[in-house]
Amino acid sequence: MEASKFPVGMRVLAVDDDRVSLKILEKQLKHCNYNVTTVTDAKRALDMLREMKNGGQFDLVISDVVMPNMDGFKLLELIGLEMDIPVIMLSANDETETVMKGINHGACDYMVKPVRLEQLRGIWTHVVRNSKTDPRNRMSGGNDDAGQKLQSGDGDNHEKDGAKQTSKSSKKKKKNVDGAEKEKENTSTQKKQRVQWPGDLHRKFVKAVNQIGMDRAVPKKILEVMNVDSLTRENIASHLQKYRIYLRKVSEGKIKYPSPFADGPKAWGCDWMPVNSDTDVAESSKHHPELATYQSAPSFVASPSLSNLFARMNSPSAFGAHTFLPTQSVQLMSSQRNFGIPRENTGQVGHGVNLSGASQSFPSGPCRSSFANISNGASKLFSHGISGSSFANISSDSPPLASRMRFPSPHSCSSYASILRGKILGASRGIPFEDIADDEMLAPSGHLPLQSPELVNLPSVQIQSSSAGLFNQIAREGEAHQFSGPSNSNNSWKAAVPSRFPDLSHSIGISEGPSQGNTIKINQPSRLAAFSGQIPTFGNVYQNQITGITGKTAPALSFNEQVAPFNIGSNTHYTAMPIGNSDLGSSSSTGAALPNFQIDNSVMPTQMLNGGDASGNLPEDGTINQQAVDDEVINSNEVPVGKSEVQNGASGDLDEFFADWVNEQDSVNNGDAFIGGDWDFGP
DNA sequence: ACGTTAATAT
DNA sequence: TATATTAACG
Repeated sequence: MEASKFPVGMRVLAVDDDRVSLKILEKQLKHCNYNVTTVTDAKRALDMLREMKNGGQFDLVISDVVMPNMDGFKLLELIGLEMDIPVIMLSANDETETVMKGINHGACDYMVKPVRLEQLRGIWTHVVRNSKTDPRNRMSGGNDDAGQKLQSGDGDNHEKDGAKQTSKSSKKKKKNVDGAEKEKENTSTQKKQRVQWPGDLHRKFVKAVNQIGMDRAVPKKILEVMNVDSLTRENIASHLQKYRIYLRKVSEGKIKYPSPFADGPKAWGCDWMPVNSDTDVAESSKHHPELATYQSAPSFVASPSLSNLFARMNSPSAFGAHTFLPTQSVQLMSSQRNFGIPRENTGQVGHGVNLSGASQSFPSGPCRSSFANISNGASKLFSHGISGSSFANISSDSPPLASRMRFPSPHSCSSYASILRGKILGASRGIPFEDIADDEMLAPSGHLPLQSPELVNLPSVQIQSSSAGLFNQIAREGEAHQFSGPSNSNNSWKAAVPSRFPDLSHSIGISEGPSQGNTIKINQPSRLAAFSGQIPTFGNVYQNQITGITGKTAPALSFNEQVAPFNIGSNTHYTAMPIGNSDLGSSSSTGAALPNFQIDNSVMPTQMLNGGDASGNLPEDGTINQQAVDDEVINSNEVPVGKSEVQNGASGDLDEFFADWVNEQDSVNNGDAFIGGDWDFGP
């Protein structure tokens, strides 16, 4: 294609499974003096586009919507994702909804069959319009465009557009009189790949910056030190810019502390530690031999994996994106209201690692290397609750590094577990984590089931509404007190608990609160909950433990929570980018397979027990022998599920699940709780 | 050419 | 909104 004759010879890829339509389209396009290539299969089309990506072989794609294998929308989506080629959708369907779908998916035009020649004459404007060098791209919003394009084929406008284009962009033109064509191709068919900065890459970056010294760290130098050839100086510069802003925010106190929840999966690599001193470990492991692992496996103590767990659970892709899905039950009984909530005078915190009898500390804050090269002032933010420094490479007048930190009160660290729980529950209702404010985690009625009742053929969840407020309070308070203390007993959180949370002093399982709900324990009253014992299992120990969490009978009360399936998958596959601290994490890498802690909803429907068919539908009449269900579970997994008591050794809250899970990993992986590499929630 | 910052895009 | 890319400037 010669630039001077544009749009003559513009290369168009026409996609339609109907050969006749395609032939007609081809003729029409050729009549417009375009250079036409035809394909009948969208996948083939995509392949061609990918092949040609670098050469910039096509200027525009016209695709039919209805096609076997891959429909036009999917093709459109993939093209939009990978390259920067304008796509025109073509369909016999002229319903506004379909048209809008096309436009919303990024089609630059939508043509209804049969297409008239005049319509095709103007399509070249999309190529011009699409050019990034075109200044108009920045001047006009996309909305009016869409409306305008719905009725395409208006020659006058296009003439004007073309004229404008040539008169503008003076600087570029001057530089590129001859190279104009090449540049145009590049911009129209080749999207610059966006560089991701997953945790390990970022840490590599930080490491490099530290090595060089923050004040002398400039992009080029960092690039050298990092020695990652896929990165450009510009990428580094960009990241450096972001990093500086981040550090500045921290030093100004605008970011209180790095939290996987606050920062999401892309957090700056923050790790969490379960113990604070060797003495504590030694002492506590007398009572809890399982904790010896923590002594001998410092890689766990500062393992990235646990924080990954938290961080990744925050990923919308892990949870939030899945709405209309079959549900399984999550039943909270009254004891579970003690999620991570310290109870007065027991010295026990509801975390999985229970160091009873010893002075305790729990994972609740950033450990070393969470920050690098941070300014002195920032450390003051952390003067509470951390004995050492959380900062690597901190400047001279800062306290020395400590690999462990101390939390003054054994009661100071409930927040993550409780928040995590709340978010899991919320997210499994289809609400992405980030959309769940901590104080509305278990909102009683605001956004109840997203699923339609028809789709919900599994037990529902029942949470005593009166406890929702308590959850909320705790979440809020827990977060606020994350780093509180040490302080005197009068104003410590511990001291504040009784008045704040009067319920907390109650014992597990005892009726409490305003209603008698807790004392009435029946299986779900709803017809939707006819199969209360029915918990899908997958022959997987983790899954069994999850059922321990989820399979309890709840007090019958006034509202239901329906929760999407929560499947802890096996280690067959994982998609992951390490987020953990590479220094600590990789040192223990053995190359062994990692557990894949994965939310895999797709497995659910086919794996249902007894009475579910392959698509997950339960029988219409809906009575299932509970004993049979139990037996089946017992037979296949040797684990009873679906009963109202504690199951499978996991006593039923998430913390204990985590702890058990860790222990399981210990034995599986030869004493190394978390091996290097990574794991992830999917899909 | 490089570093930086601001604007812009995703 | 967050984060990446690109333009622009010293």
